[in-house]
Amino acid sequence: MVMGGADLSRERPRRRYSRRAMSTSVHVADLAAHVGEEVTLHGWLQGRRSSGKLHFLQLRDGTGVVQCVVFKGNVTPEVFAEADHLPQETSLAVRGVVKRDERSRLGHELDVRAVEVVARPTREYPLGHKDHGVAFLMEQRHLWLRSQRQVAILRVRATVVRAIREFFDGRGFTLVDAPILTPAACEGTSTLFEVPYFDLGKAFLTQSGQLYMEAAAMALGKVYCLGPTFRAERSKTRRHLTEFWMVEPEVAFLDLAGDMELMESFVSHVVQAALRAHEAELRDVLERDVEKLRQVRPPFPRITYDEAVEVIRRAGHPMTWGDDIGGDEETIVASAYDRPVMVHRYPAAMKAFYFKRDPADPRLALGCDVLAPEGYGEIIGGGQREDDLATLEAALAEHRLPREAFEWYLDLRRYGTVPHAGFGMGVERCVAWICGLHHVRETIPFPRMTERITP
RNA sequence: UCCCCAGUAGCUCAGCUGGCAGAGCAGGUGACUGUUAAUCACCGGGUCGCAUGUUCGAGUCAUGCCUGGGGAGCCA
Repeated sequence: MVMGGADLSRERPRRRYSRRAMSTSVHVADLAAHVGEEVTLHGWLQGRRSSGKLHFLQLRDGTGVVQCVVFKGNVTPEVFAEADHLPQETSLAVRGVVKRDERSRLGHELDVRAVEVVARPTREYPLGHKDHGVAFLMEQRHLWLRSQRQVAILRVRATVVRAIREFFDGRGFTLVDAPILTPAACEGTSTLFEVPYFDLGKAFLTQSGQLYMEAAAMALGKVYCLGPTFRAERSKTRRHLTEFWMVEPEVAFLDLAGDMELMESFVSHVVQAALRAHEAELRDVLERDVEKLRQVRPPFPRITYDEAVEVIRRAGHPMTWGDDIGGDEETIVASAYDRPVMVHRYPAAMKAFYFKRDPADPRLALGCDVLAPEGYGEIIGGGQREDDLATLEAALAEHRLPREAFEWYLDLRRYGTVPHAGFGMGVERCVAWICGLHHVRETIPFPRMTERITP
């Protein structure tokens, strides 16, 4: 793709430093193929240093950063003088000869012949090259995205989403989009965002597409959805957002064991795809220990909830059967392994109404969570669904859920019910883990949190 | 909803037992032909989050409020 700046500048009246018509427009990432040639780069001035007869311009174009060397003898006096006073984030077209240079981190740099200013900043750029606090960076999120680190994260995120689609599309799954406006909660109404909905009263922003995927699985067999999800919980932790993306596959005629195999091959596919595409960025920009990611291959360890409780107790952490595995407990369990651990068969009382009970022990639900290593916690939750009509009706009543809202869902058990299972994975938690980030807010371009909705 | 912490220059922070508002970076001017967060010299830059109170005197102490950060619960 030719960048917009190139086309724009072509339409402009000729400026003082007009480009030579023969100079090729290229991207920083492709410079190695143009050594010795005269080319034009379009980008933004990330930084500048001067040393008498030399100015060093760091130019970022979205594909990389290259140092452009402006030598006094190679350009007009006007260009040389202006190059010393260009503010950070000036948008530029720079023409010059690509030269190999050992002193450059890229291995080559641009020997500048002409500099054309596309636009000068009208104010001083707020983000310097020194440290900034989190609050300030979040306020400047629209500009923070330009940093090398944020660019790397967004690229990994894009690859993760592509890998998710590749995985399911390549296995006969059909993409089915779940609605975002829904009439009721999956598990009660306390955690949902409300929106007014014409004469029908209130609607809610979806908390999960799962129930709809169950309906779609009865039509198409293997389905998945991938879209935004909303939780109105006042969660203030590094693992929570109020708006996040979730992928939710659902498969007819699948039991818990099959579901767990699907989770395992899915997670390793996504991690390996991200590693293959971004190993250098993960290691050099994000300082991720890529060897830990390389280990993320099947088989993942499988332990029951009962065994997890034992592991936690042996680690000296008091816990009674029936308690949820919280953040600290997750870390204890996950740190016992070098790859994600699958914890299955939780007490039914702490799980949602739609989980199928374990026929071997009715106290247990046929659910499974995948805990990422290195303290990243739960990235997947899922399991086998209750397929028996009477049992599901009883579960609805136990959870005090409004029966009418779930009549359509009960229909799925009235007309040709089958064993089925699925799961949901949080895209941001997965990306945070792969990138080795402290907080999920960096994994989404414009995070939505309880105390922040701008920019 | 609960617990903890912070708010001082554009940014990151220091400011002791209450006594003239500070530094680094960024910005401006200049020097330097290889800088990598360049260096060096000089210059400009303040509603100390807001309000009330205590005091001869408050950035500093007290109370309330606001804004943000970290964590818990809940979850992905």
